[in-house]
Parts: sequence; structure tokens; C-alpha cells
Amino acid sequence: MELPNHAKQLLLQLNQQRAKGFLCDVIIVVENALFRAHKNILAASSIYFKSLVLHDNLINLDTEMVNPSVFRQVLDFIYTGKLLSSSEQSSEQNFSALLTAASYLQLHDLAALCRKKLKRGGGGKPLPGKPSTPGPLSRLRLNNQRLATSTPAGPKNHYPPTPSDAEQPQPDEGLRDKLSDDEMFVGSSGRNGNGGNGGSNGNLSSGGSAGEPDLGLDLSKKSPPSAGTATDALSPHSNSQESPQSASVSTTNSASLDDSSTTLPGGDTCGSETAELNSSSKASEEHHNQPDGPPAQKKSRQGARKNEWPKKEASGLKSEDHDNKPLVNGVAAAPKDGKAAFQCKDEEDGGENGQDHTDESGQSDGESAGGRGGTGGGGHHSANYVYRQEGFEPAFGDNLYVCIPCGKGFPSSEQLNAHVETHNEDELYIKEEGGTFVKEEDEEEAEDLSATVGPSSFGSEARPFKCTVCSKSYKDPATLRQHEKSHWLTRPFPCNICGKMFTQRGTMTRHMRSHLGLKPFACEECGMRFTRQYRLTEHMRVHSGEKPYECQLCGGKFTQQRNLISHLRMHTSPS
DNA sequence: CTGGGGAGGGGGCCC
DNA sequence: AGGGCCCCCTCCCCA
Repeated sequence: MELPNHAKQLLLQLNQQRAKGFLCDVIIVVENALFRAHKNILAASSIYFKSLVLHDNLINLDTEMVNPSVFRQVLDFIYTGKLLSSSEQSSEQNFSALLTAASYLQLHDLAALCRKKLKRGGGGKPLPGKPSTPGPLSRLRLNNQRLATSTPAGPKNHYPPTPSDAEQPQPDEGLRDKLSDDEMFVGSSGRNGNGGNGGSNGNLSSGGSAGEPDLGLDLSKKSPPSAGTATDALSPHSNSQESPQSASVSTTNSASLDDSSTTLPGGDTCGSETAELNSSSKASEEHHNQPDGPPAQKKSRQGARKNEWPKKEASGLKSEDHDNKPLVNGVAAAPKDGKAAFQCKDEEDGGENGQDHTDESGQSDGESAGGRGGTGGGGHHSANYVYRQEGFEPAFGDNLYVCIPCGKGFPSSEQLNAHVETHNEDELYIKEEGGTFVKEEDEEEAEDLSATVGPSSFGSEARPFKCTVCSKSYKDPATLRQHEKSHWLTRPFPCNICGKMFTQRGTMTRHMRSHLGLKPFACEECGMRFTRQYRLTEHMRVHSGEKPYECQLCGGKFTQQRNLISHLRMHTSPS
């Protein structure tokens, strides 16, 4: 007894689930595009994928072997067993690219299909790209070395199947379909959920230009030639509660599409389709979950803040602005322009504050002017980044993780990390001096304030493990060790997407969540979502009216401690 | 226009 | 590894 259509139905279901991001548990990064998929499916399709998905939820593919447009077809093939054939996709060149990708990914059936097609089409032309580059196996090894690590998959950043594969929903339905399961949520916070198009879609072509292939999430933040296209892949600010139509897939789509088509190298028409997923998801959610009444004020606030995301994200991803670093392989891929893949921005920027180092410099919107610009080169770890010097490039080859003290390169952060620990740690400490102690001053100030606010974080309990550099002490050696890394020259944990380096893995993965727009913590009252539990806790005070932080000087009460602190500054500042 | 407050976001760091 | 807290940045609203 056998159901004749069982396999077909199953595949159809799976593909539909992929379309919705349902149960997708892996993200594949190809250049600037993100694709969501199911590990099981990938693993069943290719031994290569099988090895990749085993330990990683986020996979970077070699952009020399596959580009977003081609990978979309590959993924479609995996989920449907069919090769789509639009006129563009039927071109010989496309089959060549597909063949390259299929070989690389060890999708033998697809490779055979492509070969057949090429043969039939009188091919025989050499494959485009780099046919003589190392074969898939060696590539695989390289990639495995570079692959980065587990990052929870974002539900909306996926690259959905083409309409012909999965059901093609009506526009409204489409939005809903693209909503993922609610435990994972990509998109902007509620305040921009109704933010309209953030004013940045003005130059978008409309309507997902027929036939344009859907594209992965564009993570590139390269500045488009024209201003006003701050909308980018991660920008979840399109769509609007006020005008649901504007949240249509096509509108926002074209945002990224437009953007990426101008910015992606090689003119690869990998428009992004998924950018809107972020926003539309939020919009949809709000649409469905219409909070019964967020106060009118709240609503208007959200509307008014619609522009916040673009700026935030612009800064968040700005690192690509500088060198047009490709976003692959755990670190920036071999830069096409031969520049440093991981330039220490602090150096680029003349020593900007470490905390802001990623973001604020060089942004044309002038954000960098604000805030701590005045700290006078005061990055507290001004050299604390793995630094890939321009001149070192040839020597390092694929070893993008470089130990500053000795100049050795390593292919992975783990190996660098291991290496760093072989150094006499004294060598690794930064002798902080000059402006680098600005933070210390900040901390002093903070402690002054915290004396008013609450107990200092360092109590009097036994803390036998003392840092030799700054004299801070800890209860256990692991914590001390963790702390000591903050004095090291290297930051062993790079963000896969923007390349920013972190001293702690947890910070890096949390940072990744912001790239992927994962907001697992939802407010039951208003539906607003947050990346961190703590934020939600804070936020809930908005609804409860609880104001636990009281100013000892004037009796003013605050929902958030930070606001009390800033309030106290008002008391203490001379002005 | 300005200053203060509220609140969302990100990174650092300790537990 | 993840949670929690602290700090900073930024934006918006409002008086």
C-alpha cells in the first residue's frame, strides 16, 4: 500500500513551510542575502550541507561559488525538485553558474541536470567564475573553517520560495504568511511598526517588478548613490499600520531590490525580497493583534518614531560602508579591493570610543557628531580588535583572524583564541593610557550616581580572584578569565554579518539577534516585542505604572534606572 | 527653541 | 550560554 502523492505532498508542505519561515532552523548567508531553510532538508540534499548544518545555524557560502540569485534557484530546486525556467534563468550562463554552485554544494543531481542542459544547449563553454578554484571538497574544508556559529535563525529574513513553488498568496495573505511563528519575530519594534515607509522608499519602483527574482535579505549597507535610500535589508520600517496597502510585499521589496541592485557588486540582480518581511511581519502582527487600545499617545509616538530604525540600522551595519566588505565567512571575505578585511575602526577613525566604534564613524547622516565624539580619541580599547593590516594581506591568505602581538593569522576565531591563550598574557594586556581611561572616569561618575541609586555592583563578599591589570576581583576564576579578556588586544568573537568583534560570545550572539531582528520577548499588553527579556521587564512598567526608581534629591520617580541616572546628572551638572 | 522625561536600542560585563 | 544589569546613544514628546 502506498500513497502515490505522498512524497510530492510532503515536499510541497515543506516548501510552503519554508515560505512562511515555519520551523526553519538554519539561515544561509550568500553575499548579502539571507535564506531560511530546514536543516533536515538541506542535509538530505547534500553531504556538504549535511556537514554544514550539523553544528551551525548560520551558514555562509562562498560567494565565489554561488551568488544569491543562483542560490535561490538551488534552494528552490532542493525543495521542489524542479529547475525553474524563466527566460533569464534558462540562459546558458545561468546554468553554468548553477553548475558551479551545484558542484560546490555537492548537489549531484542538480549538477547533472545543469550539465545536461548545457550540453543540450551546445555549451562546452568554460564555467564562469573560477573553474580552476579549489574543488568543492577543499572549498568545503575552507568553509567549514570559516563557518561561524550558532545563531538562532530569524524567521523573516528568509528567502522565500518563488511564487511558483509555494502557494502564491494574495497580498494580504502574503503578509500573514510571511509571519512566522510568534516565538521568533523579525522586525522593528512596535514603535516603527506603523511607521510608514520611513520616508526612504521614495525612489522605489513599485510592485516587485514582475519576474524579478525574489531575493534574500540584503545585508549590505553600502551607500547607494542617491541619498534617501536608507532603507535596507534589515530595515523593518516600511509598511504602515495606517496604510496596510503600503505594506505590501512588493513595495518594500523593491526597496531592497532597488537598493541592492545598485549596491551589490557585479550588478547581480539579486534584489531583496525579504526586507519587507521584517516590516510586514510587524505590521501584520499589529494588524492582527491590534492591541486594544494602546493609548493614542503611544500610537502617535510609534508613528512619530518611524524613522528611528533606518538610522539605527544604518549605523548598525555601517561597517560595510567603509570598505564594502563582503559579508561572508565569519569575517569579511577576501576583500576585492585588497583592503583590510577587518580594519580596526578605531584606528580608521582616529580612536573613537570603543563602544561606538562600529557604528558612528563615517556615517553621512552626521550621527557620529553626537554624544561621545568629545571624548578625545577616548576609545577605551582603542586597539582591541583583531586587525587585519593592509600590508599583511598576502601573507595571511585565508587566515583572517590575526593576533596583533605576534602577527600570526588564523582561519577561525577559535584558533586565534586558542593561540592567544598561548601567549604570556602580560603581552596581551593593553597598557591603557591617555584617553583610554575615559571610561574609568565614566565609571566613577556612574558610581557616584549609583551611590544614590543603589548598592554598588562590587560588594564586599569574598572575591579572591583579582585582575592583575585593573584590580577588580571576582568570585571565581572563570569570571576573572572572562574579565581579563577585556584587557586583551584581540576580540575573538566576530559578527558574521558586519564583522564587528566582541570579547564575549554571548555579546556577539546577542548582537547577531539585532541583525536578524529576532525579538522573542513580547509584551502581552501591547504586543511590542523586544530582543531581551530585560527590556520587556522594563517595558512592562509602562503598563503597570510602576516607578521603582526614586530620586533622593527631589523625589522624582522613574520607571527606568537609566532615566533616574540621567535625571541625577541634571541635578549634579553645573548647568 | 530648549530642557527634561520617557523609552527603544546597542554594547560591556558580571553572575 | 544565557540572564540580568549597567551604561550610553538616540529619538520623540511635551511643557
